[in-house]
Amino acid sequence: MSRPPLSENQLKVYNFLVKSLEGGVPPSVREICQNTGLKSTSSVHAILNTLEENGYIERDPRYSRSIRIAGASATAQVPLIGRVTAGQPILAVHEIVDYIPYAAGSAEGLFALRVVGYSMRDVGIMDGDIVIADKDCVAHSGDIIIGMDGDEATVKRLIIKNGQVIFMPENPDFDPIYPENPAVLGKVVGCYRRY
Amino acid sequence: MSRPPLSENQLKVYNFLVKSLEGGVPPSVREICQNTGLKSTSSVHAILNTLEENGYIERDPRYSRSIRIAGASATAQVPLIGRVTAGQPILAVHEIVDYIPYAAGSAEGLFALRVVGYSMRDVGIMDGDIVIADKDCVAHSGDIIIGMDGDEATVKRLIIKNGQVIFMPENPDFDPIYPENPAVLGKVVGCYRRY
DNA sequence: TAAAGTATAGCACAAATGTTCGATAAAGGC
DNA sequence: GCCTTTATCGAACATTTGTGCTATACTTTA
Repeated sequence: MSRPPLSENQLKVYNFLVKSLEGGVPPSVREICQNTGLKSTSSVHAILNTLEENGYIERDPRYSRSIRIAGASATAQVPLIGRVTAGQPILAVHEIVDYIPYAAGSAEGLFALRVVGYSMRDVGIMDGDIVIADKDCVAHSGDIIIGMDGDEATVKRLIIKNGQVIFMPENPDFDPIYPENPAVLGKVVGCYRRY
Repeated sequence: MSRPPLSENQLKVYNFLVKSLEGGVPPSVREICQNTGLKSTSSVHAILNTLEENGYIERDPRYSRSIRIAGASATAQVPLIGRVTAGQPILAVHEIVDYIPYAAGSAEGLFALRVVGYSMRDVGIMDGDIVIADKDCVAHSGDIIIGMDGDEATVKRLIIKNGQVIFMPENPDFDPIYPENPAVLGKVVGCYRRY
């Protein structure tokens, strides 16, 4: 993406937009005026047009305050589930510990779990990581999934071989699991770690 | 957090708000009308007041469209830098390729880079992962950092031993780097992966 | 220096938006 | 039944907001 560089005032406006949108509410033209030192709404208006033409922002002329940073992906808040109870629906509201931001159009069907242990070390899923999974996504052999092993949720690679379901770890120190009643809670679509 | 349950229309409005805010722009009262079947702006207005009193949403009376979902963690949009040029400031706007959602109050000083190669495999940072770094954070020996090796940005563990700076990989297949002019762009604070 | 182009300011206006007021309908208690 | 409470509607109003117009200051070019 090669976009023309920004002038001083264009950059001021752009930076204020980024800061404002973090708060959740896009600013109005006059708020931009106050926060950038520009004294005329038409100045801001001209700058916004330039920013839009050059692909820095996106607007919807039908609505007011409808400014978005171009390329900024829509962010869904994915619920982090504290404890997975066998037999209970995953997305029980009272088990939601926190929300994890995730770049997706909608959080529908998505949930997050904290990983315990190093059984998936070799694909870069470490102890303490948070995995994001889609419960509505059909899992195929080879996908990384969240499965139920007894009454414990576990992250493994799903292998289906001759009709036999295997939860395969990605770490030679761990043994494959041959679940008796295999249940797949969701397909892992993302992994998230904080230092 | 024990909040009173929602009536049918209150839930309709709340669900539409959640859906709208994922798109980035809070809706106006009249947009809520159209999408919930409510026929009067004052009906919506009353429902919004109730939702706010009961702690479901937050509003700023000074601005229009300033509705936010209460409790949704503040999400910063961290710029993903396409190419790091030696000597240039990191956060040059025209090098921003994308934005990564990250749970933080502000994206100030934060930037994201795509990882190339497996030199940090053993700490779970894989090829294609996106690391999030803080350029204003003071890095100590032992931290994972983004350093400049010649004119290439690289993710490594920072080791300072007897005054000698070492960029240490976390993979026995790679050799430590002893940079001549060590430069640390930022301390890695997060890692993000999509499948 | 003069001309041309660009950025900004100042103002005006129509549309969008939040809010208020009174009227009507529905629900519940006596 | 009647009264009270609540929810919704319809319309009106003041403010906010986006946009267009012209004028002025500044920069660039010849």
